[in-house]
Amino acid sequence: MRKISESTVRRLSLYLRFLEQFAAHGQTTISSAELARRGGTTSAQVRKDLSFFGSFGKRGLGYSVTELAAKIRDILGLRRTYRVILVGAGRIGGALVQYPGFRQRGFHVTAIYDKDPHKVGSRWNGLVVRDVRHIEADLAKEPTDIAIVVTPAEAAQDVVDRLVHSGVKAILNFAPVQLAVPADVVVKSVNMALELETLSFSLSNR
Amino acid sequence: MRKISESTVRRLSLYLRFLEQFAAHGQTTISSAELARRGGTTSAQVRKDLSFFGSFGKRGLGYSVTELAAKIRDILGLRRTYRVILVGAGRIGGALVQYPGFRQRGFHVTAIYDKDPHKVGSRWNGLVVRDVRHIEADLAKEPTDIAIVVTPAEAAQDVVDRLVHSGVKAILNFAPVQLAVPADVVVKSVNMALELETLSFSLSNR
DNA sequence: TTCTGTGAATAGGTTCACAGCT
DNA sequence: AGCTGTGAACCTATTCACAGAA
Repeated sequence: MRKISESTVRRLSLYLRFLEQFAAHGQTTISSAELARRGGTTSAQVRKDLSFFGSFGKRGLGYSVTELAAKIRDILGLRRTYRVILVGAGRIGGALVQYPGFRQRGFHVTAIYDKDPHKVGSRWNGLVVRDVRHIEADLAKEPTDIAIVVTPAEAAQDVVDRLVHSGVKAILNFAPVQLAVPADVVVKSVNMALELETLSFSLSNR
Repeated sequence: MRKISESTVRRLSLYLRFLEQFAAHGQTTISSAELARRGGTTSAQVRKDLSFFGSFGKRGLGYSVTELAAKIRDILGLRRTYRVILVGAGRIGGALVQYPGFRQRGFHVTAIYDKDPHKVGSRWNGLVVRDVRHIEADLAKEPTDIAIVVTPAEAAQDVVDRLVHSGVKAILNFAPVQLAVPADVVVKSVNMALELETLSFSLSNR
């Protein structure tokens, strides 16, 4: 497949949310202009984003809400569910396990790991926190698609090495470090402090 | 000032982190190549990013770690501290208040608000949760720089309207909605489910 | 010699504008 | 007539490559 830009993928995720809302309101068809308005972009952008994957609309009419939603789910790989494990049973980890947005979209947290013996064994949202030492053995039995890393910065690279070694191919990283992984593993890093810094930059440059 | 791209700002934040680490290790000078290696980019990119703001290095030598760090703090507006309020005393809110990365960088959470009477009055990390109704009056007395919105999707736009009306100029939004704000207010949205979807996209397109 | 700073070249992403279905 | 799909034009960001300072 032709290389798709990250921004296109992010916009597709947004469009999908809007389509779901339109569907919930019983709307059956939608124009690129309307999707654009909701997403803060242009109709040409919407059409271009979709055009990378095919042509899903009807000229003069627009798009079928449910068909386009199904198509985007397809594109984003959301036709299946994903097993997700969480490494790090801290505050952020706790918030993420409970986050309803994950399960709604088919991301199932199936295990939580921590290094701290005080946390190991406790129940978190129905899951027993396991010792990180079990990662390799557990994943050998039950492979996982995605790992969310919520450890302190110092521990993250080590954890990631073990995850990669156990066959994990996608990592969502909340630790404030740049992670090194092989080319076939994809990492997305989210850094809260960095987001605030883009705001402070905007505030001080006006 | 010439328009600076978001990606440049994000990279500057990263460079700053690395510089702080280098400083902590007692390293006094650093080359653009070394910064690039750490940040997963190229030395030309590092130099170009910096060049928008001035020339801070010495040819043949590199950059003074502490001087460059100071300069980037300056650029990002981190020479001062920021008052931050949090709206929504839920799981994610709780995680954020405790997040050490914020305070370390001068972002001080000074108040937490919630609509739920059961949460109002409870203590969160030393702060008493206040009723959202007090936002206007509180901000009139003590203006705030940044607001973090962690409400459910339905409540977010309403909260944001009140924040904007109370003079807040920067918003970090965790609610899964597109927010409408006047042109002089800057919004950064973070959406966890969307991040996972970029991963599922990568997983299903290889 | 080493490494920065920066114009020039290239690549990538967005917008324009219009032909072509419905 | 209305709205999509898409090459072409445009604009922005990244990379190249080299002159120039230490």
